[in-house]
Amino acid sequence: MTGFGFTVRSRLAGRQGRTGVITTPHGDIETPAFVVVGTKATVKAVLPQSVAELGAQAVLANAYHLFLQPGPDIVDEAGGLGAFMGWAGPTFTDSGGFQVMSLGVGFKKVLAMDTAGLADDDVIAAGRTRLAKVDDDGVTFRSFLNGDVHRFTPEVSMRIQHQLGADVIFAFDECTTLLNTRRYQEASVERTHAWARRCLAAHRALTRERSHRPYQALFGVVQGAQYEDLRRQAARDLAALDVDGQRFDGYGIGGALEKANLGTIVGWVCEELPDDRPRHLLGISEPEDFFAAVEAGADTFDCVNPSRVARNGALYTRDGRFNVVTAANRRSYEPVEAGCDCYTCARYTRAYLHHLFKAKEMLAATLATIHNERFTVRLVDDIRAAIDQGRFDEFRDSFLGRYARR
RNA sequence: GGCAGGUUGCCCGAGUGGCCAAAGGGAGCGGUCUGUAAAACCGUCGGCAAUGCCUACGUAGGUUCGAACCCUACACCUGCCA
Repeated sequence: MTGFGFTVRSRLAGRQGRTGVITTPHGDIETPAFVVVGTKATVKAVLPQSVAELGAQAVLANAYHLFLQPGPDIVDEAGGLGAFMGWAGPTFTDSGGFQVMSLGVGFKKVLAMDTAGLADDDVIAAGRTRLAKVDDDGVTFRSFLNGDVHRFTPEVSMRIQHQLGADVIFAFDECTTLLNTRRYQEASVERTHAWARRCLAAHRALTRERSHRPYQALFGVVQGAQYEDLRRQAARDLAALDVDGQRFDGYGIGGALEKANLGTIVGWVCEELPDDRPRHLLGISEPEDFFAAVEAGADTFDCVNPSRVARNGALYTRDGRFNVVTAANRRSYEPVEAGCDCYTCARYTRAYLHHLFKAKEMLAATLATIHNERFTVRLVDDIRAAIDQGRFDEFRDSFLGRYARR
């Protein structure tokens, strides 16, 4: 009895999309679902109670960030991530694999969702301080907090994530970018696969060692950038991976995704992955991306975008995204989004949010984040309902038609 | 009343003869953000018929080829002494 499982409820005719339920020791997740990001064991600016009220089914934190601060031992002693942060529902942790890129070669637009300007790997890091350096055995990080040097390997990431105690944890992978060369992507996929095997082995041992703790599901991460052969091979290899009977409970799809081909890429991967395990698309949340990815077989998502953008004054509505900080909203005495059922829209006007942002009041971030997360969670909830009711295409067309109109 | 310092663009604040429509901040205006190094970052920021012209560094006048910068007077502000 693992306490973790996944069952498919309904399917999208002729395609790989489906709805279902993920079962975890801390509750169920109806899929497709958007998992709200709380990197440092907090959804920035928002109370856990509000996160629950806006409909979030799960929260995702980050192993690297929590390793640096406050340290996994403290989270462990506190009873695990959920107990520590006051979140009763399911939790996820990312492995630190994204930081291999964001603290290494990463720079603005590195996830660039188009292939324009493919560069050489050496060019990518030019002019930027690298805080992470990859080799075949692991990654050497320099802390952005105090400069301390830390070493992450698949085994280290697994141990940290076990101490953090999230219900779903991810294999330590190397996140690459569209700017890496094909040759680099090939080597990286191989490396990520070798790490996946080590993660499974470490996870197996840790699961036994810590059998008194709730079961943690391990997801392997499929890389391969924009290349069909690499993505399919990576997915196939992870699906087949078995270390002494230990297999992945689910799969993550990560790394460089061309926006225009996002659905296609997710489709390649999902065709190769086992149908009976959940698939999590890492770091994606734009409306058009949800539709494309769900249709192609993705079950869960997480993304910093709704909250980050909210803190910077941009709000999502069915009619597109807009910046409340703009002068046009100064006297706009209407809700952020007419008809929205979130806490913010039920009580406040655009003019008030505009004022809070202009005055640099903390409440601005709180109210804006609540709205954007609600918008995002509800959109995926609506997609799920549409699939269950057999009207996915209709819903997609009407939603995107209106969203992109402005 | 005496002595000293000060007055710069919406605000604060550099600049003490030409490279100054004037550093830097802030405000304003616009934009960006996809497994969070982000309550961050980028652009713009006197006017116009605009490879130039006009207006502008308290006010008025002067020196100079040339002044925000030097001189004179006046106005106001600040500190110290009476």
